[in-house]
Amino acid sequence: MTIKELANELNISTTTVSRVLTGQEKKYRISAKTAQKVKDLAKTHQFAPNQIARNLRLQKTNTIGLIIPDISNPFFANLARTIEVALRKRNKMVLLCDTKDDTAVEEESIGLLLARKVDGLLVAPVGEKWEHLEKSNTTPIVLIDRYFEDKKIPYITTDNYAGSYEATSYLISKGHQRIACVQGRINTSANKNRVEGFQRALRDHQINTTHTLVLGDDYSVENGYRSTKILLENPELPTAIFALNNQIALGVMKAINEAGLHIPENISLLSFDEQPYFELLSPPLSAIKQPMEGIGITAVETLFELLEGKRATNSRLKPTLIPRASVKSILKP
Amino acid sequence: MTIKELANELNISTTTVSRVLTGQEKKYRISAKTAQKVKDLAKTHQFAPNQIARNLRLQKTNTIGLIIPDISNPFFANLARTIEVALRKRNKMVLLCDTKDDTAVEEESIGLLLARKVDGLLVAPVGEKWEHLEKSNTTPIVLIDRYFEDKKIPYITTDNYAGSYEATSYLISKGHQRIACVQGRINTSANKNRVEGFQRALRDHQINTTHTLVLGDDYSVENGYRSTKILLENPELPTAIFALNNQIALGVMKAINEAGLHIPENISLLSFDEQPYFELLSPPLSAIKQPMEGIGITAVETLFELLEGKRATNSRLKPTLIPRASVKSILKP
DNA sequence: TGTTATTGCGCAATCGATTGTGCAATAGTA
DNA sequence: TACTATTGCACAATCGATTGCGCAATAACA
Repeated sequence: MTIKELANELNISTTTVSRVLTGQEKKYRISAKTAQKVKDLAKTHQFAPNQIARNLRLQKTNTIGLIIPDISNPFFANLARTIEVALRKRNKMVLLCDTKDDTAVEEESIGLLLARKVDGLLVAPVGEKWEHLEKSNTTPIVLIDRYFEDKKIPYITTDNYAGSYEATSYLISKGHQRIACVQGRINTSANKNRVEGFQRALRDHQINTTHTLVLGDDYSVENGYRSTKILLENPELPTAIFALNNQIALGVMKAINEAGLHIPENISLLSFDEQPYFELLSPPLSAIKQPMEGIGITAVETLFELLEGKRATNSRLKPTLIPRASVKSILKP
Repeated sequence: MTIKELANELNISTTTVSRVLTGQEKKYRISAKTAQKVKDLAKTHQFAPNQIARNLRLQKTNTIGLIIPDISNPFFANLARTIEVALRKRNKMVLLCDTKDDTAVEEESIGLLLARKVDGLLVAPVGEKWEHLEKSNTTPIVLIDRYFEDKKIPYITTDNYAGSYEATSYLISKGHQRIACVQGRINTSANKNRVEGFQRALRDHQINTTHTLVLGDDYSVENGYRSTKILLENPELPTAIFALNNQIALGVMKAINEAGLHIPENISLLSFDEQPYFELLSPPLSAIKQPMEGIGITAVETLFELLEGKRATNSRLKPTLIPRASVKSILKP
């Protein structure tokens, strides 16, 4: 069904049909009678105008590309949901791409989305390259979770540095000095900032960093597991481990359990990136909670400012610490 | 940049440019020399043809609509990932809709996606209405996770009945007779089948079902929590609880913990829908593991069969039981 | 009645790519 | 040389909706 067929059935022109259906009857002085006829017929046929034709003519698709490294990571799944809901309110739909944390896939995805003429892009980049992100001269883009230093691509992220600093200070306040940090993807801004916050807190508290390893290279359970195995081979165990995301934390727990050690008796554990089940783990897992709703909503708002031709402002939203039993005080009384 | 501009720059027609760029040079006898010129210029301009125009002309969008009740539920997030990857391999992109388990949103989403002329639909329906799903006369549709009895809309799902039967039989084999079942959304096929499996297993083992409550009404943490609170008010506690999805299970655990009770000493717990962190919970949570990759991949394959004009076959994939410490044997020695 | 204003709607171009058909120019053959 | 076959490419219509402009028909007014 097309407006042409509707028009034929009513013996009027497609022009008139189009104008009625787009609510421009007043502007173009379509008589109330004609307008009603059109609306009625459209309703009985359950007619919806072909958006492809519309998009072509209007040079606008009402579609946003959402690029995410791993939608099965609950952090991104939550983010995706917030974003989808926020965009739906504004009459935009979401074209979803999962890059599997692979820069090549990300690059390809950008190309595909631009060819489809999305109105804007929301990207949680893998983090290693940015050139392809600047291909979108005319298409506004907002980065989420990760960003690029010295590049002027706007971004919305957790204040990873602050969160990490707070987490580390908390561990130190509980008497921990030999703290190991299992990091995520190394060249990622989020990871860099978390590591910086970690190291800065150590220095600010005059901790000798000889024993404070940073190891790992990936936001995965496997990395948490593998890295912890390495840590546990060392005769001198760390008293606490700081896992830089929720998946790493799971791997760390698994490795500790398998080694027959206990959290927090043998090793304390704290994770960046709170999840609902953390309080039910054995033991309940202390975490830094990211303001996920805030990130999603702010990202959408920022994108819309760009779409309206305004300037975008970057945001770093503050996370909060949720202390739980997985961190034990080892202060001597 | 358009093929027209490319054509002008080379002083040839858009026809020729189009034919070269779509790889039809041979078919239409474009000389190797001309073809090369076109390819070179396209490369230097990083030209990619406008897909909107292409879609309109070809009456095909290479886009699949994916409708999901809750992308923040890890079950669906995982499914979405599998599906995205499988579709990408076949040169399709994904338009994502999160219905928030709301039939009205689902209905709206179907309309939006059809107006955008998606080539096909993959839908995990809320489950209460199906009429809107049949609007897609010409657009093939495959249901995932949930389906409609007596309707001929093809579906791919876990064999929920079998999984539930196995889970319940396992509990019974451990001596449990007073088993409570906290269910999800009542009118959902998945839920119905799980409850049927549960009740059938009880009957087959001649369990007096007077004490085997089925309560709850929603796939949410809150429902698990609330329903368990109700259960715990009763002086005669169940010896085991069967939670019908991962979110419900979390709520159940939380309520049990808050009541000062212990799993499995006071109550055993088993969950439908395994998650990676289940083995790290306190205690490790027994679960029925759904074949998620299988569901996603089969759904995509089935959709493609429909796209190729073939008949679709429904699938019910077998889940597996993963026994863990959360279920205790209460058999008298 | 003659003139101007207003009402109601349609013509045809446009968005960018694809494609059936056809027409020169060149090559091949007798 | 005359005629046919082949090569190489372009014309123009098409997909479905939108919109600037214009033209009748009717209304309003003098």
